[in-house]
Order: sequence, then structure tokens, then C-alpha cells
Amino acid sequence: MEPLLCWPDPIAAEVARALDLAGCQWKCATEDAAVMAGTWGGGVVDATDEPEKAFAFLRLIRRADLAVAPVMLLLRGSSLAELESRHELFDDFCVSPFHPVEFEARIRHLLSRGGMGGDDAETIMYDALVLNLETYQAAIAGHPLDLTYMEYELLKFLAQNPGRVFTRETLLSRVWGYEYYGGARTVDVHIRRLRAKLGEEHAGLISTVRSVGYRFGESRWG
Amino acid sequence: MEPLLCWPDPIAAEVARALDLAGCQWKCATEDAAVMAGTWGGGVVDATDEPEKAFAFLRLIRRADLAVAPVMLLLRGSSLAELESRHELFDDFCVSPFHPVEFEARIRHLLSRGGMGGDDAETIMYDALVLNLETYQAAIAGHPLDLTYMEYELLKFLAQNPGRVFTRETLLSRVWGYEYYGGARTVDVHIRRLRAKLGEEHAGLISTVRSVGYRFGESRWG
DNA sequence: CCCAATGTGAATGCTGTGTGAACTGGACCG
DNA sequence: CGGTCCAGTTCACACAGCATTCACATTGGG
Repeated sequence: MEPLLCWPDPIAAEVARALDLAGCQWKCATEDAAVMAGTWGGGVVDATDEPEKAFAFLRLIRRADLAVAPVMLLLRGSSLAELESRHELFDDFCVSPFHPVEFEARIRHLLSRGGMGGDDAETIMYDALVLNLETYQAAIAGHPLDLTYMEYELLKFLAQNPGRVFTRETLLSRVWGYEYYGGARTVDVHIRRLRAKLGEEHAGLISTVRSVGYRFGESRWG
Repeated sequence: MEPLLCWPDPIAAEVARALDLAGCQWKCATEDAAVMAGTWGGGVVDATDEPEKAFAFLRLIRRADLAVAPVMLLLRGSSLAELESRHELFDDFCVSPFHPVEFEARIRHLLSRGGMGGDDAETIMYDALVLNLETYQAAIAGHPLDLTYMEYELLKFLAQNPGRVFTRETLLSRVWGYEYYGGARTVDVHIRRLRAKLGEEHAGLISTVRSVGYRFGESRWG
């Protein structure tokens, strides 16, 4: 998904933090050239300190040839009256100082509705592997993998912690979700089936750590 | 302009006051009959005290034959997390207890943008499937489908979120609209009837995700 | 009262999953 | 160099659980 266009530069620390928490890509740009050059999935404009400049910026990015949307506006409660007759410049607003949870909820709501909403689906990516958490689908190097439920859960858990080694016992309790009696073979077999479905080319994504367990991806020490 | 549909009845005094100050016409209605009978310029639903009932009401008024829009939702900050995956039920929200000035600004903003950017499209299309939300009709590859009410609602909900997997429980609570005791078979059977009516050729539009639920449409990278 | 729509329980078929056992390959040791 | 042990891999199979299907009960409208 395209990043959100943020203003001013630098944007307030709490805004940056909230955007990060919401899992958004974002980037500050103030000059015309930089704005024109990029492609944007939306905008976040902070009018807390310099409302007039902020509105001018809104007019710029809403111009027909750019039409950045959707746009979130941040402003003080005392400036609310100034919104009248400017409704076409933004899609939602948040009163600052804002509550991070509310801000995140608004961002999500905004992004979930625009045309781009569908694409910010929650995904896990590692190399050529992509896991789409809401559609329960997985793909490697472009084409889809036909994983069973347990295989998917196992791969998801591993891919959420790349580079880390898990013992069979840990995997059993974290993925299968219950304390286990005896069958550590179960993990081996599922790993095997996963590797088979990943294909010879990518089977190496899951590596065996002898007498310890399994690891997804590369070790952080090389 | 048509009045705003308000819920619950009576609506909180401060909401009523704020709507009056904003110069809005409004009217409370809770029962199906009263809601169906009127024509509405939008909605204001207060989920402060009874969030579940409020969401149920939202589901009601967003149904195709009514399509109340735009809708403002009021809710406690502690309920913000529940908005996730319900974004299609409302157009803006306000955290209560709200500041009257902010509320009025939001109402104005919402109403000032009438159409809401085509989000209340009267048709849903996916591949050869077309759902006409106004006339309550469906067609596949040209010729019409004779769907029952529940079949239509189910198909509509699925088609609104293509590619996404829903558990039976989710479907029961989102489509049927109430918590369910026992019969998850109900969903299976309706899916089966839908597939039958879609015809062998298009039955694959609804796919089963074993031990998870059902999905409409295909993966985005499939 | 009839017909259509919807919900429920039971029978069936199939797929995913777990398990034991055989197989492989490397490390260690004499 | 060859034997043995150990851990991981692979294989085949049986069972449990799930989805599907059918047949029937129930509901509600005309």
C-alpha cells in the first residue's frame, strides 16, 4: 500500500508513533515537487500549530491532478469553527491533543472504506512468502499454497518470529495449544509437509537445529 | 431534508440538544416497522450504554432495502476496539462523552458530503455476479437468481468482503444478527443452497476453508 | 390451509491429522 | 575404516473430526 502523506515535516512525535502503531506507512513531504513526485494512499495533516498553512497545504493536495484521499486532519478544539465551508478539504478529523486509541480507530476506519481499503489486509511477509491473515491464504513467489489448517497455523507462528528457534515442545504448546503427551513426531511430520508444499526451492526457509528444534528464516547472526 | 434516524428511544438529552443546535431534523425509532416506514437522511446511533443492541440496530438500518446513510455512531472510548471489522456499519463516530462543538462539527461534515463518495453504491459486483441492493435482486452471468431473503443477505455479506474468511459464528452473528445456540449447521445448509442456485459453473465462488469457515471469491494473488 | 422459507438432527463421505515403524545420514569411538 | 548410536526424515495407515447432504419439523405469510 502507498504511504500516507504527512505534514508538517517533521510531524509531531505522537502522530508518528500512532501511525506506526496502526501499521501505516507514512512519509513527510512539504514541497510541491516532493508531493507531486510521490503516489499517496492518503494524507495526514496536522493543523495544530499553523492552521492557515495547513489549510493551504490541504488545498494543494486536494487539487484535481493529485486528489490525495482519504485525508485526516488534526486540529485544536478551538479551531473547529473554521471547518465550516472547508468540508471538501478532508475526510475525517481528530481533535488534538488526541487519544492514541481514537486516532488509530479513525485511521483504520478511513482506510477501510476508501478504494484502497482492501489492500491493507493484514499480512505477514518474509522473502517470497506472503501470509494473508484474513483470507487464510498463503503464497510463495507469486503462486498460492494450498495449506491445511494446522500447516497454516504452524507456518504463521514460525513466520511471526523469523530467525528464532523453537523446540518441539514450545511449538506444540503454542501452535497446538495444549500440553502434549508423547508425540513429538507430530511436529516433525508437519514440518515435513510444510517443506514439501513450499517446494524444493524454498524448503530451506525452515531449517533444522539439531537437538534443539526448528527455525524459520535466517539466523540473525548469519 | 429528511430527518435523522436516532436510536435509542429516547436518545440522550445532550445528543438531542446538539442535534437541535446543529439545526438538524431528527426522530427516534426503534421498532422495525417504524424504521421501515420512514425515509431517512441519515442516522445517529448511541452505543454508549448497550453496544450490542446498537450494533444490531446498525445492521438493521444498513440493510439493502433501507441503506440509511450517512450514519454517526456514538460510543465509549473503551469500545473503540470493537469497531474493527464493523467499518461498513457507520460513516463516522464520536467518542462519548463528547464535546458538543466536536459533535456538531462532525454532523455538519457528514451531512455536507451527501453521497459519501459512492460507498453506498446500489450494486455489488464480483465477476459475473451482480447484486442490486435497491431492487433486492441478484443475477449471475446475465440471468437472474431467485434467492430467498436469507440467501440474499448471506451472499451480500460475503460479496461485500470478497476474499475474506468468515467463521460460522461470525456469519451467524453478522448476517443472522443474533447470538446463536447450537446450530452451526444452519450456515452450512444455506451455503449449500446458495451454491446450488449459483449453478455448478459458479458454485466455486464460495469456497470452504476447512475448520475455519467460508470465503467468497478468490485470493488477490491467486 | 397451503406453500415457501428456514432451522435441525442424523447419515454419509472425505480429508486432515497423529502415530508407529522403517529409513537416512552424520558424529563419535575403538 | 567400520560399527553403533542418535536425531531427524520419510512413509503408510487408521481414526477423529469436519463438511456435506438429505429428510423432516417448524414457522409464517397469503
